[in-house]
Amino acid sequence: MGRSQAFETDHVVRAAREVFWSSGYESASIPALEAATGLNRSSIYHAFGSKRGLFDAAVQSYLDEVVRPRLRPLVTDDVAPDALVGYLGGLRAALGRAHEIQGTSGCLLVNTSGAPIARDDAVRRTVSDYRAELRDALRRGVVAALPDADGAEADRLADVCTALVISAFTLVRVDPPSALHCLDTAAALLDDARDR
Amino acid sequence: MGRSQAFETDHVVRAAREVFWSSGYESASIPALEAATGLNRSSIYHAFGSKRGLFDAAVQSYLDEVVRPRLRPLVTDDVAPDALVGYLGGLRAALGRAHEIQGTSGCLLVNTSGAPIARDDAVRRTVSDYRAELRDALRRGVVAALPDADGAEADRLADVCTALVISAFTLVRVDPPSALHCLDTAAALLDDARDR
DNA sequence: CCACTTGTGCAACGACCGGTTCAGAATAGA
DNA sequence: TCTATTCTGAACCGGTCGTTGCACAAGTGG
Repeated sequence: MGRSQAFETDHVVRAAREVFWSSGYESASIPALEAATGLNRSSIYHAFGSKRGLFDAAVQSYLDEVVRPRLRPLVTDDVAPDALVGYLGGLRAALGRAHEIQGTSGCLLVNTSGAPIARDDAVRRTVSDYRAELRDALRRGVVAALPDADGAEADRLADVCTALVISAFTLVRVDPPSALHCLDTAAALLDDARDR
Repeated sequence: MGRSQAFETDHVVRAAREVFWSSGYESASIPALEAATGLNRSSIYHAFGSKRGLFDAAVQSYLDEVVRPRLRPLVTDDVAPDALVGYLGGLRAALGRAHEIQGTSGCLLVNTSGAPIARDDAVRRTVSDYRAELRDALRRGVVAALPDADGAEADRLADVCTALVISAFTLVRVDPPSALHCLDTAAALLDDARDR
């Protein structure tokens, strides 16, 4: 019983996500979150407890709706040989688009890692887990692309690809061409390794 | 004639640099800058014109006193073969220390690149130039370490090392072991390339 | 139909910040 | 001494944070 919620929680969280993504946690003002979500101040607090609660929900939504869908082809039971190249290409297109549509560019979590909120242990763990998840997925892609590679070589390639992807996220806001070049480098490395 | 400045500009800028480094531009409050520099609000405005002016001075100081000294061995006339390895080792030690001494960890400019102030064109250019300077220096180190490598190979290694270094800066705040692993990977890549 | 539960809107709170400006005190050299 | 420069303390306006209180609207189960 009782009145039912008038808003779609998912929509609200998505809208808040955009704000956090483009402004960062600290600079995301409550009025901005109100405007983006269409919710009133007190409804936000009622539903999420605090600004931080809304942020946590936004991060989860980012992982579930942005990060993981993109990684899915890399974590299925049998990964296609060209899955990693596909991932890099998709990311390239996304970063290229983000250049035009300014605002939500780069990666919410990479942006967060340099912000003051990254001092919070829970946030640190979230970002660190995200990196691990990314690296594991990329490693699976490497193994699928290079079935003859040994474990150490796959590890190394996965590490390098992860760094290139993270760098691309870091750079896309200040120097988009360099960011894209990072992704191209990753693809080229894969090619080289296949040839050899 | 007239009263003379009672503070050492360099000291003040260094103190402000620490604040911006650990809090980011947006979250560095004027009171915090006052406390760190020992200057009065109005003295800051008198000397630097604005919060932004102080930030710009802090960034210059960061480049001149933190970044470039570390890169110097890589940009001399004849670079030692082990200069790049030395750079990576030095950085490793610095990032390890930064883990204990929390606050100024990572890289001021990498942290800045994900913050709202990175929307400013001048800031974007500064960060982008910094990346280029870093890459050029690393490339010189690669060439010195691998005199037999051709240009394309040096380019590729320089790109990858740059990404690994930037990733290390990004990660050190949230996951120091992974950050150090990035630097180790760069050193290992260099070793591999030498053997081959 | 009505009581009860829950969501919503509006307003306000105290404390802080940004970014700046101003008048006035202090200090140096001519 | 006087003049130029600097330093200091205080104040300004408009804004934000993060939260809470309260009255009202709107559904739900009995």
